[in-house]
Amino acid sequence: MASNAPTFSPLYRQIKSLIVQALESGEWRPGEAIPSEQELAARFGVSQGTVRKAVDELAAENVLVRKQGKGTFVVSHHDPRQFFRFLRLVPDDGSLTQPQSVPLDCWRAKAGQEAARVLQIPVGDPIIILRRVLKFSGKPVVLDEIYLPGEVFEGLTLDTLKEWKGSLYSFFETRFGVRMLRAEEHIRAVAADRMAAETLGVKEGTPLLSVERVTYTYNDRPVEWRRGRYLTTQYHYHNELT
Amino acid sequence: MASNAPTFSPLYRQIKSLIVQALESGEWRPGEAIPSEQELAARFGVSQGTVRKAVDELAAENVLVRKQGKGTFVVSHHDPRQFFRFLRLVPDDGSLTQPQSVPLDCWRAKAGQEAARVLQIPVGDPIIILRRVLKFSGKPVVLDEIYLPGEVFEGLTLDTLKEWKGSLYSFFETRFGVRMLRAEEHIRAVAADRMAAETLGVKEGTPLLSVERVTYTYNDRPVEWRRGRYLTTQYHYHNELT
DNA sequence: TAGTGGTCTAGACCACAGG
DNA sequence: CTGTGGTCTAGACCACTAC
Repeated sequence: MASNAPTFSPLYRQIKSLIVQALESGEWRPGEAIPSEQELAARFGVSQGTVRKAVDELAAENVLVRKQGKGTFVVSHHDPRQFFRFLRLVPDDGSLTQPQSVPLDCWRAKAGQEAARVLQIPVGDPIIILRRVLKFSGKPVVLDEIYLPGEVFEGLTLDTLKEWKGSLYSFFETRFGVRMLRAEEHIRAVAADRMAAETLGVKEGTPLLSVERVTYTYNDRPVEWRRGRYLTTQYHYHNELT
Repeated sequence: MASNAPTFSPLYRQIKSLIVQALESGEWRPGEAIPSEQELAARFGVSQGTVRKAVDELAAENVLVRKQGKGTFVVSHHDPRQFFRFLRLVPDDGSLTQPQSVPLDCWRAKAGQEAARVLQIPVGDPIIILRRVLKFSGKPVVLDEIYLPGEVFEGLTLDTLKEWKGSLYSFFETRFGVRMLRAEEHIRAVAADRMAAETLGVKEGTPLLSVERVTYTYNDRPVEWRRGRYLTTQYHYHNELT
C-alpha cells in the first residue's frame, strides 16, 4: 500500500499558512490592510513572487482582496458587496434591494444527534437556536432557522440582535470574531408547513425552496447550520456554473 | 464624462485570446494536448511565464486542464469526471451513480419572444425542442425540456440521440462541435403539473425544483436553454458557496 | 534520460492611488 | 513624488510521467 500523504509542500503554501495563522490570531483585522508584499517577503525570508502566489490563492478564496495602488485588505462582512456573497436569492425583475433581517426568537438548547454531527461538537453540548425572517421591500420572503454552537456564540441574545443594523454575518464578525469563509448548501423543494406558511403569508402546502446550509470558518470548522424556507414566486435562487 | 473602456490590456490576456481563438478554430480538439508552454512561448514571441499565466486562467475556467509531467489538455465532456460539472443533483445518501438519459421526443419550432431573447436569435428563427428524462438507478428523477438554436444543431433527430451512450453535452460536442463552457441557473420551487407528475411518478402538485439553465459557449454565446423539473425527495441540489 | 508542468528567484518596468 | 499591487522577463531547479 502506497501512502497518499502529500510528499511535497511548496514554499508558497507554507507562506499561505503563515498568513492564515496571522489572520486567525487577529494580527490584521477585517477591513484592515495587511503589510505590503515586500514587507511580507522580508518577514518570511522569501521573494516577493512567492508571497504573491500565496496572496493570490487567499484572494481567490475571498479571504483577502487586492486593491491596486492601495494594498491588500482583509475581507469583511461589513462591506455591503459581501451581503449577497452567501445569499443567492434575487428578484425576478432584477431590481436589487437590500433585504431587512427581522429576528423572531432565540433560545438555548442541547445539541441532538444531527446538530452535533453537522457542527462537529459532542451530543448534548449547548447550542443556540435562532429564527428570523428576511424581508424584501417589507415583504417576508425567507424564514431561517439557525443553529449555532453555544461555545462560540456565548452571550448572544435576541435584544442585541434586534439592535443590529446590517447582516447577520457582520454581526457575528464584530460581536464574536467569527468569520464565515465558505459554505455548502443542500437545496430541495418542499411544501410549506403551517409555521412557514403563516410567516411568509401563503397557503399551507405552497412549494418552497428548502435551503440547508453549513457554514465554515478557518480550518474548515463548521460554525453555523441553518435551514431556510424561500418563497420563490417573485424571487429565484441564482447560481453560476463554471 | 470619462470613458469606461479598458485603457490597458496585459500581454498575457492577449495570449489568452490567441489560445482561445486556436481552440475555437479547432486547431486542438477536446481531449487532445495543446503544445508545451515553451512551444507556445516561442510561437507567440513571449516568455514562458506569460504563456503560463494565460493558461492558468483558462485552467481556472475549466477550458484547459494541466497534468504535471504530461502536458496541458483541452477539456472534453467525454471525460466522466465532467458529467456532474453542470448537474448538481446528488443522492441524499451520497451514493454516486451515473444517471441514464432517456430522450422522450424532439421536434422543430420557431423561436417565440422568450426563446429568441434568451438564445439571442431573431424571433421566428428555427429552434429544436427536446424532452428527456434522467433516471437514477432506473427511477425517473429529472424531466428536462431543452430549447436549442436550429442553426447550430441542424440535423438533430430523436433516433441519433437514442443511439448515443453518454451525456447530452458529450453528444453535442462530438456531433455538432458545440462546447459548453459556462451556465447560469435560476432555481425555484414549483408544484408538479400533470405532465411532470406522470413522468416522475408523483402526485400532481408535489413540490419540484424548477431549474432553468442558459448555457454558453465561446464568447458568451448562448447555445442552450433548458428547464428541468427535479424530484428532490431522495436527491438534492448541491452548491458550494465561496 | 528526456520532456512536461510546477516552483522560486531577482530585477526591471508599468498602472494606479494619494499626498 | 512615493508606495502599492500588476506585469514581464530570464534562468535555475524540482516533481512527475513515460520511454
